[in-house]
Amino acid sequence: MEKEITIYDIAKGLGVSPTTVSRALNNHPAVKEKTKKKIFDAASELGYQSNIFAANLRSKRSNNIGVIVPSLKSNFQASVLAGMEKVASEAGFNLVISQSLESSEKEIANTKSMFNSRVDGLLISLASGAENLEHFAPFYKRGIPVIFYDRIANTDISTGVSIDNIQSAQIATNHLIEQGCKRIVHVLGSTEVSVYSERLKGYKYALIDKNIPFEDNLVIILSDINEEAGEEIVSQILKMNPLPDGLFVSNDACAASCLNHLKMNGIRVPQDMALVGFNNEIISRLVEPKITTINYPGYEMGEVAMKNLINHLEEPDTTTLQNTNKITLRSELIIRESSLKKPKT
Amino acid sequence: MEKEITIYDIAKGLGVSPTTVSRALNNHPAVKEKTKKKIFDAASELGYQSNIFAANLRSKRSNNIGVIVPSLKSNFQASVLAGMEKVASEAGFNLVISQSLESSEKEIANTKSMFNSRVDGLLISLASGAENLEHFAPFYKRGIPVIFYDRIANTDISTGVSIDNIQSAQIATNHLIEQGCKRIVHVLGSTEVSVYSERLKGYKYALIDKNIPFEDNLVIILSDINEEAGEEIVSQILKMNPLPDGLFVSNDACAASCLNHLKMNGIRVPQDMALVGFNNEIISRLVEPKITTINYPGYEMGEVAMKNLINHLEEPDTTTLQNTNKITLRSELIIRESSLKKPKT
DNA sequence: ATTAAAAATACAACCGATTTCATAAAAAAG
DNA sequence: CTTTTTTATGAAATCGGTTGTATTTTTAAT
Repeated sequence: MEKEITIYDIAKGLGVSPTTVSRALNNHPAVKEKTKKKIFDAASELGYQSNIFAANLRSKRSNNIGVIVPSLKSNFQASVLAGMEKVASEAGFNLVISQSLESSEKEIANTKSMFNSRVDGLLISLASGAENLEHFAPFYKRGIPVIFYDRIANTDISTGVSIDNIQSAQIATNHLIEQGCKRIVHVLGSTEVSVYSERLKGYKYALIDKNIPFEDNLVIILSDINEEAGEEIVSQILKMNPLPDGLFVSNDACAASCLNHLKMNGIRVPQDMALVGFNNEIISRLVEPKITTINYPGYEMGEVAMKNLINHLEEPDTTTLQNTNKITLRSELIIRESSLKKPKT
Repeated sequence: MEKEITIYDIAKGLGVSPTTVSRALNNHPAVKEKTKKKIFDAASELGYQSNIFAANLRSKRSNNIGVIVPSLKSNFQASVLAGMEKVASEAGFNLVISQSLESSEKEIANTKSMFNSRVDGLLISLASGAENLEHFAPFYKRGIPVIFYDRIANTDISTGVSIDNIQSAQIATNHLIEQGCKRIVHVLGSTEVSVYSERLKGYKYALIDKNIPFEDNLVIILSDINEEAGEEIVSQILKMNPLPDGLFVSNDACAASCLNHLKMNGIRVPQDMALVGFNNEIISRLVEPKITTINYPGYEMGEVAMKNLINHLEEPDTTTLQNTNKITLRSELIIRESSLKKPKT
C-alpha cells in the first residue's frame, strides 16, 4: 500500500500553497502560466491522481448520470444507450446504468440507489405498471433533473423524449387498411406502458377514420411481446373466425416470430395476411418477406435526451428543461413486402 | 436550496455524538438497540440522506464497477451487461458503463476515466487493435481487480472469462465437413480481436484434421461483420471459382445477411452452400432456413465475470483471482437447417 | 517616485462521514 | 460494597480537494 500523492505533497515540494496547486490543476485563470507548468510537471512526475471523492464532497457533484432501462436485453435500449454514452462521454460524464426488469419495485429501488449515489441527473424509461411516480420526488425536491425517454410519464412536471406513438400506429394501421385489410389484429404489450397504450389509441383512431368497427377481440395484449410469444399469438389468431387479414405487431422480433408461425400454418404473408411490425430492427430486413415497420430512432433518442440533460446541468439558469414538457422525434413507416397486398403505387 | 441534513444535525437533536449516529446508521453492534431505534427514527423524520461522497472519501471505495464494452449496439454485449447488472445490483454495486467503439485510443481514454473515477473493479472486453495493455498498469499497481471477458488479453497477469473459441470454430467447421463440404469459406472480423483469431485457428485445425488444404483466399476478413457486410461478402464468394460449398460466418446477423444475398443470387442454402453462424442470436432462428450456429452464453458470461470480480472485492485475502487465469464457459453447436446437406442422423 | 489598480498567491474554514483511542456507564464477579 | 470486566458512547483527528477572503506581489497610472 503506497501512500497516495495529494496536492499537499505537490505544494510542499514546490513551496506553494495547496490552493494554488488545486487551482492550477483545474486550469483556473488566476494562476500564472509559469506556475501552472511547474505544478503540472511536478504532478505528473509524482504520479499524482486527483481524489475525486474529495472533489465530489466539496463540489457536491458526482459527474455521473444515471440511466434506468426496463431491460438491457433489448435492441432498442442498446441503441439508446449507445447514443447516450456517446454524448455523455464527450461531455465528460460517466453513465451509471441499471435495469428495472419491468418491475415497479425494482424501479423504485434503482431510483433510490441512483439518488443515494448522487447522480447529477437521471434518464429513465419507465417500467410497466409504474403509475405511481412518487419515487422521483426526492430528485425534484433537490433540483436534480429527471428526463423520461421512450416510455414517458404523463405528468406535467416531467420532461420526456419520445416519438409520436399515436401517430405512428395510426399510420401503420392506415397503411394496412389501404392495402385492403378489413380485420386487423393488433398485438401489443401491457397498456400500463405509455408506448403501448398510445399505439393502441392510434390503431383505434385509424379504424374510426375509415369507419371500421373496433373489435375488442382483435387486440392481443401480452405482458412480454417477444420471440417466444409468436406461437401463442398465431394460435390465437388461427382460432378467430373469420380469419383476420391484417396484423400489426408492436415489435419486430415478435412480428418476425409471428411471420414464422403463420408460414408454418400455411398462411401466406402478405396475400392472406398483411403484416406490419415496429422498431425497424435488423430482423425486419432479413426475414422473408421483409417486414414493413416503423423506423424508431433509438440512437437519436439517446443523444437528444442526454444532450438536453447535460445542457440543463451546464446552464441551470436557463429554464429550458422546466418549460420543455415533451420532445417528439420523427418516426416513419418503412414499407416492405410483408404488407403489400396491392402493387406499390 | 435547503441545507442538507447531516449526522451532526441528528446528533445535536438527540444529544448524542456524531460517532454514535454514524455507528447506528451502519448497524454497528456496539450501539444499544434502543439508541439505534431513536437514531433511525430521527433520521427518517428529518429526511436524512447519507452523503456518499464523504463516505467514499473516508472508506476509499466507490461501490462502482466499471465496464468497458467495444460497442453497446450489440446483442451479445447487451446480454452480457444484463447478466452483470443483475449480479452487481444484488450485491449493492453500481455499474458504470462506457464503450470503446473499437478504438484503441478511446479504450485508453475510457480506462483512464474509470481509474480517475475510482471504480472498485473493472470488467472489459477489449477493442480491436489493443495489443498494448499498459493502460491497465495503474489498476494493477493499486490492486484494483481487472477482469477481461469475451475478448480477452493473452497475458499472464490478467484473468479472463470466455468460451473456447478455437474449439467452437473447430466443431462448427467440422460439422460442415461432415455434411460434405469441401471448400469452406470463413468470414471473420479483425484478427486483432482474440475471438476472431482463435476461431480462425479452430477453422484451420478442423481442415487439417480432415486433410483439407487450407486456402488463404477462402478466408474473408472484414473490420466489421454486420448486416451491411453481407452483400460484399456474397459478391466476393460469387467470384470464387469453383464456388465454395460451405460458409462459416463468425456472427449471426452477418450470416443472416449473407443468407439473404445468397438466396437473391439463386444460391440455395444448404443444398448449394451450407451455412453456419455464431452467437445463437434470435435472428438465426427466424430466417429461412434457420441457421446452424454456436450458442454463446452472453448472459452467463456477464454473471460469471461479475461474480468473480465481486467475490474478489469482498474477500481480498483469498488469492482466487490472482491465480485464476482463465474461466471457460460451455458453448455448443446448435444444428439447424442451414447446414444440413445430409439428413440428420 | 508614489499611489492606485490588477494579478497572483496564501490562509483557513469547510464538505460530512469514519475510525482510533479514550472514557463513562452498566453488568458481573468477588 | 468494591473491584473487574464488559458494553456503550464520545472527542478529535482524518480523508483530500475547494473556495471565500485576505494578503502579497506585480503592473499601470499619475
